[in-house]
Amino acid sequence: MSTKTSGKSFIEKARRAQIMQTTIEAICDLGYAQASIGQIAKRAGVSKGVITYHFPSKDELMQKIVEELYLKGASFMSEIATESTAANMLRRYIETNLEFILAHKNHVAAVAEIVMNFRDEEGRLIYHKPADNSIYVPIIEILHWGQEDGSFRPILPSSAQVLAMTIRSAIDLASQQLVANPDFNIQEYAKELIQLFEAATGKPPI
Amino acid sequence: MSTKTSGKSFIEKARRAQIMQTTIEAICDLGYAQASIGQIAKRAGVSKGVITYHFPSKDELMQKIVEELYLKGASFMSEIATESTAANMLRRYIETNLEFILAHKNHVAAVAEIVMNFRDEEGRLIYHKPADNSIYVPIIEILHWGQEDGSFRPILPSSAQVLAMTIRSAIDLASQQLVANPDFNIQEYAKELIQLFEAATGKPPI
Amino acid sequence: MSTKTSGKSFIEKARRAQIMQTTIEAICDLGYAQASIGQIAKRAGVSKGVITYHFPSKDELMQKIVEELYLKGASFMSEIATESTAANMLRRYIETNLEFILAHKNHVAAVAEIVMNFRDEEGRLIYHKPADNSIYVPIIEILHWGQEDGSFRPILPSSAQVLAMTIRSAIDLASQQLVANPDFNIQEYAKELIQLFEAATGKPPI
Amino acid sequence: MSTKTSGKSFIEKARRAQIMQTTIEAICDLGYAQASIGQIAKRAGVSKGVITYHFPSKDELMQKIVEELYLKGASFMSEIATESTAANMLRRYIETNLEFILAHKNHVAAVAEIVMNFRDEEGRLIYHKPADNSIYVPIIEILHWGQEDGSFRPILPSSAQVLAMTIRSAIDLASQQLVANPDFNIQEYAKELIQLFEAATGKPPI
DNA sequence: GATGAATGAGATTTCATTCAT
DNA sequence: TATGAATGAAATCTCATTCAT
Repeated sequence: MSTKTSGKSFIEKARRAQIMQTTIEAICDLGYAQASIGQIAKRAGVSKGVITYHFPSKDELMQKIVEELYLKGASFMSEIATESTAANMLRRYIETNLEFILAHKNHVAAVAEIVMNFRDEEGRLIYHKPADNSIYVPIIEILHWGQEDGSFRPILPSSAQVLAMTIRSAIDLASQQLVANPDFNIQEYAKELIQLFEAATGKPPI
Repeated sequence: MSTKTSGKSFIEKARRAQIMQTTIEAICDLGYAQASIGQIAKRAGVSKGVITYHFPSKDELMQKIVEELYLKGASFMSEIATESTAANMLRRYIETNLEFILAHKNHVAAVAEIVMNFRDEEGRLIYHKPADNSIYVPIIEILHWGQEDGSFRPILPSSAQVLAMTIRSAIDLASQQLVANPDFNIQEYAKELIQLFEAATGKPPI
Repeated sequence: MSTKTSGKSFIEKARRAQIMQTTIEAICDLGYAQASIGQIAKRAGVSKGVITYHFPSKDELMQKIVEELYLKGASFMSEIATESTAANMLRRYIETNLEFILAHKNHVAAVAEIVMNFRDEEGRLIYHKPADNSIYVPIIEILHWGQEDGSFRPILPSSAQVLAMTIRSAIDLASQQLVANPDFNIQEYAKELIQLFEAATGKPPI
Repeated sequence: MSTKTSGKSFIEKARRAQIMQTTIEAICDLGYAQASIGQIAKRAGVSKGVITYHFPSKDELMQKIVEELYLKGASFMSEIATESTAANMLRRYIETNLEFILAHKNHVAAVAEIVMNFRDEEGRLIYHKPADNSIYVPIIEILHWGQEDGSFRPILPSSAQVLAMTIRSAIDLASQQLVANPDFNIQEYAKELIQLFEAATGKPPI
């Protein structure tokens, strides 16, 4: 019994993982709209029914892909909270984020596609909460800390918000470049980005 | 004669403009995928045939929307080339771009949707040229000029590339914010962005 | 008044003739199904409305094309009834028919297309009367006459019917060959056909 | 296992066969143009999707119908090559062809419709190779053989070509008659045709 | 667990036809 | 007379989903 159950469970998990991986690749290659169940099934070498069997609906498949990246991201990001100064912390934040993007480049790109295209019946974006500032909060906290520990030049709260947005969009750009341009050197990009935002936040030398 | 011609031309142009405008709004509201000919026709209060009559195919309709924004953009941007220093030039570049985004916020947002989703039969993005650096060239030129006129701190070519990418992505972010968040204050955003990149490019005072 | 009327009449006739001619060419090039009003209008360099104006419906346009060929055919064929013997008559019949096909090759081919494809709402062929033997009657009469004047070998009525069908289908084949194959030599074909059916009908020499 | 496989295969094959048969009948009743997927589905008592499921495109469905008739024809025709003289051979050729037409009368008629109407986007007939003489080759060979074995009167090569065309078009006519006219007696027609072409090819008795 | 088969909604597109000008 | 504009029906095709086996 238990063997059977865990056997099923294993197969189940393996199949789900395989389907999700294939879906991610299909989205990267074809975009969200053309990554149909049929395409995914063909690429996975299984019948369409398998997809529906493991994921009651296409929406749920997409949601799981987003969810899984968030889980990966959460554990990856938990490493960051260990630097001694805000300046080091910002550098670490940029580095870690770009490492994560590199480590999961297709998954990240696929989730970006999903987030930008997944809508409900009335056309509203499911994953887009315009008032949601939570993505920027960690950066803003670093910038705030830098005011206290003297790492950074004076930065007003309104400036901190825009700076956070700029940092985040520069990081997200790396994902797009990575999938679109095989020559893109993300390590170099990371180094330059760190320098750039050190210059942007740094105290002018006296 | 000329009245007839211009009259015909006028109706034709007016309808095309109306359809394009409705399409732009439909894309903003519903996203690229759900902005179907049927939806557009319903919103425009006409039959589906009208759309096909004025735009032989959906692809052509989309292309015209992209094209028109480029034309608008070209004339808008031609104003920029008049500043005395690279530092002023960069400020002007950011300001003008954000003004343009504000002035054509739906059009800009719709084109972003199209560019990210318009693919050929094999799934390749039509408007996405990964090796295309042309969008960054104007900024890189400003940064280069700033080396010559002494406006900016020393910036290596590799750094200039990344800086240009960062500036551009920060500008493009404004468009997303604008459509998603009615409270977004783009003037404030512009001011902050200018300050930020002045700090990032500025010579440290001695 | 009368000038005006005859002027209109003339223009009217000219336009109708032009439209019919263009339609005939469109059918030859594209086939019946793809010879749409739009295609015809484009080829004629006029608007679709012109077609509908002169021909209330597409069906009527097609009917007129068929009708006109019948009129042409009737006058062309009236020449035949002048030979002295049935054997000469048969030769004349074949010659004249093939001359007619050559003289109006596109029109004949277009009408063949129409006749084979023009159907009513229930799908019944309009121009196809299965029990209609009238196309074979003239040939049968020649064969019958040949019995009387001793031109031909003895041919039973049932044989005459099949012989007539064979002659007619060989003649009609020429039209298909003519439009499909630019190298087809219809004069040569006529000569051979005449020889062939002389052999088929001829009295064996004693 | 094997049951499962052959079972699946069987359903698939049965459905495809059913759809092809229904399509053949629809084409005979309604003609090529009006034999739409919708009509076929309605006649088969299934949804339109079923057709597309088993035949990815309408073109492919049509091609399969043509192909299948060629396969049937190839095996049917292989029987012919067994007569002792060219004269007997010609008789056999006519008989066998007309038997085949009778045995597959709707299929033959449908393929004739398809061949005459199936065009690519530019309007060119797909199945029409004007220079293709291969349909006439078997007959020409028989006629040539008849020169050697003395079965036939002297027939020049150019005459043989036209004779072959005439024989073939007389045979093909039977198919049209058969579907259009329920009273058409093809056995009688065969007998007459054989007599006719014996007269046309026969050596005059001395 | 897995598959093939089927469905029905919806998308794009073509087209004959109508109508105001 | 002629035209452009508009309509609505129908055609092909795609696709997520359901279901029996």
